[in-house]
Amino acid sequence: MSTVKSPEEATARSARTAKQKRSQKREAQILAAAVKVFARDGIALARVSDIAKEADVPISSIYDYFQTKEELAYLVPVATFGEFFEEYERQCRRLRTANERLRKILILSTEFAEKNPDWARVLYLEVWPSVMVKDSRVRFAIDRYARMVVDLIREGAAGGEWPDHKDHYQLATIMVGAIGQAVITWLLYERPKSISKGIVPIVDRLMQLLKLPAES
Amino acid sequence: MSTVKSPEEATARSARTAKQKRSQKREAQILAAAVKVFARDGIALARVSDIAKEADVPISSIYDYFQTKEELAYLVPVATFGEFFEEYERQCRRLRTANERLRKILILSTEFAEKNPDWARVLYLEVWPSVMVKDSRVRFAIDRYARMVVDLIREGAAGGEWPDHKDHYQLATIMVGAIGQAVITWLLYERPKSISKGIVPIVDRLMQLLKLPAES
Amino acid sequence: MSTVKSPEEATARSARTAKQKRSQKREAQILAAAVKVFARDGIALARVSDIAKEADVPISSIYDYFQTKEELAYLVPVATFGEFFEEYERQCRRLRTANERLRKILILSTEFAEKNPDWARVLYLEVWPSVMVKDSRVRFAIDRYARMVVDLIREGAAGGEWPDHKDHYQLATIMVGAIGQAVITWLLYERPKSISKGIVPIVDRLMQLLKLPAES
Amino acid sequence: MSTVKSPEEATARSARTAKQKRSQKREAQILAAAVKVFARDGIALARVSDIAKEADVPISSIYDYFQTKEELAYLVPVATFGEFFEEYERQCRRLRTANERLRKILILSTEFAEKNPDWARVLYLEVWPSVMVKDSRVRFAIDRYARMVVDLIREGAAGGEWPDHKDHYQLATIMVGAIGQAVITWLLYERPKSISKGIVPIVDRLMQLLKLPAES
DNA sequence: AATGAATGAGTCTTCATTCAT
DNA sequence: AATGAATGAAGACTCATTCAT
Repeated sequence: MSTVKSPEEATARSARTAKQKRSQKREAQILAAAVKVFARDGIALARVSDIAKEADVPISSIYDYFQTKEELAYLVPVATFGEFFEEYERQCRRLRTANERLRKILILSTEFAEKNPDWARVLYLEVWPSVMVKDSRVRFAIDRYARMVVDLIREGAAGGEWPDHKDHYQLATIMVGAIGQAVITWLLYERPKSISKGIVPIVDRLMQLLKLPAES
Repeated sequence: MSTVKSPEEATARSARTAKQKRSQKREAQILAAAVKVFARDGIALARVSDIAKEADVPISSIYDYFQTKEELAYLVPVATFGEFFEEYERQCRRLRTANERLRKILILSTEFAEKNPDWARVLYLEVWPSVMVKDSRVRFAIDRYARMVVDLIREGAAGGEWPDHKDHYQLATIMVGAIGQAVITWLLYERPKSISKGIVPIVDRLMQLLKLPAES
Repeated sequence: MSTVKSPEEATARSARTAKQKRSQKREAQILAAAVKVFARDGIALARVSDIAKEADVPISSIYDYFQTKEELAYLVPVATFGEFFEEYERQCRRLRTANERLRKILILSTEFAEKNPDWARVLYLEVWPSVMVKDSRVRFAIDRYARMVVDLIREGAAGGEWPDHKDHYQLATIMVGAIGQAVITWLLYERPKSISKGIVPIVDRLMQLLKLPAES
Repeated sequence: MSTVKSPEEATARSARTAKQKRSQKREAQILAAAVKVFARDGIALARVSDIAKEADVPISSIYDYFQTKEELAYLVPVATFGEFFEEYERQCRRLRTANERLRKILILSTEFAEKNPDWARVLYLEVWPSVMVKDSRVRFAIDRYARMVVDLIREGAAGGEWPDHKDHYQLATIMVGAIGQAVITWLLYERPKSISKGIVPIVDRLMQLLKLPAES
């Protein structure tokens, strides 16, 4: 079989590739516009037509890439959550203790929110605390996050970094809740100015909590 | 001159009172139906007609008592929040220390959620973390709650029950956030079975946190 | 039969009379409010509730005096039209020639509009040129007005004040139309400042028209 | 380089044109239906759904072409007024004297009303004498019409066709009012059978009026 | 793949009118 | 006669989604 391509084939291929690239770009464009609009108006009140306007594509093109408005709403948090996990993995490599990693994941959460405020709005104010979380993909991402916190608490206990608290979930609830509340406060009241800086003393306290004796 | 009312007056009065009573009953009926429907469908997706059906009143009667669907949505949390504060005040009277009162407000929050799960859904999953909170009345109620926690932390410090942490807000954020997260988890995952019982160890830990030395 | 009334009877009678008076007052109140509101918002867009507010009576009281909103709308022009005719009759008595009377009726039309601008708005901008005029009572009043003009033209011709134009209706159309247009212009553009003064030269011209030879 | 279009371009062009044509047709369809319905029911009582039914398009399509029912109501008279002015310009070309042109515009007004009775109903019975006339586009058209009459009176005076009456507006008011009244009478009472024929003697008289000496 | 146009299902809200007292 | 409350019927408008090209 020849590997030599006829000119027509080559043209077709490159055209196809170009088209695909253009397609991917469009998809990203739409997704970006969706985050923005969802953050601004809330998912329920956001209009597909507004997303189209923001993305500068015709309305019907949105339906070439996404099935429904709801799907778009689900995908928005999932997509960026992926980046969050990647980033965490990367930064984790040089961290040895569970202590360090737990601090990292908590602080990185706020750094990520600060870098992607629109995404944060959608995630923390719309999706997370909503019935939408029922959608398995979103739930999976959020659960994964919570599980990582639980696992890190367990790891630290196993490694003797802190006492072995019976119910890891309790501490995880406090930690995840505190971070969430801090982000929400920042989103709604713009206080503190920088959430990722303001969070440090809170994280410090949470880490102290870990080191208290196991029994209440 | 006699203070005895003429029969006409008495009749008029009692008629008015009767009418008022009926009115108040209707208003309460609608409000109750609204909580239920909002909790089930979410505020944005809830239909006024469903609320009317649930309350067993004609749609237009809803508009005799509330301007718009949105107003109704705002009033739902505000109304029950009022009851929460009343209940707290009542139970507070025999509590002497800030420690006891702080525990009380945190645990009462979950007891209230448990007793009014629909209200809790609307408040924690719809209103609190949403743009809606911008409505001043809702915001006022939520802020009042947060302020009470902050004040109790301050009071305890002033009374020497725990060290004087510089920024009360940090601890308040952790506490309010932890309680919220616990309630949300309960609402969404139905775990633990009883939130007001499950919350106790978490509250214990939070109180421990207070007694740690002030510096981070 | 005794003409002496028992105290009870007298009281009842005077009470009834008082009530009737009050009733009449109310009816007039409502009618006055209706003119105002109809003039402001147009009949179709006017709300019964606004009329009630303007009249400072409860909505349902309006239905004690008038069957429907439409009836109210019909009665408004009819009522004041009655006053117009009375005034015209009174002022007519000392006028001897058809010429004088015709001038009088035309000018009085504008004086009346100027004194009752709300009524004029309703009559000229809402009722007269509308399908509503189909209502027999309104139509009767308007037709009576037009007929009076026709009759006066005929009278003048019979009395030799001007030539006998074959079709009186043509001249009447011009006259009634010109007056109407002048009033409408005044209502909409507030020009001239005083319609009853501004109308004089127009009436002069119209009277000239009468005196032209009958053939076109 | 050739000016011949590639097939794709040609196709695209013709497709677009076809679509545009269809759009224009729809818009005209809706407009025509609107005139009919507004004429029948009056603007305030007309239902968008009836217009849709009459035009045989879905309700929502109406909103693709017009913002609101009100806008539609405004556009109805404006659109046909455009045709009126065009027709007048066309017929005017061979007319030399102001006298002829003034006659033409007055008679054409009634001919137009006779040919478009629905439009006439909307214009003369709904829009012209109403508060709606406040909408600038409608007002502009009506004012343009009135101004043309004034200008023609002025022109004739300048050209010595008749005396120079000080206030052209007075004569214009009489003329415009008389024509309007005649049309309204025709619309409401169907008398005379043919308005454009019946108007001739009235116009004759109005032209006589012009030739009277200037002073009153 | 891209898009302008089309559409149907749906929902809030208004308001004239009636009724119980 | 007076009125606060109740209500049903109706209509404007929106918007996610589909389709023809």
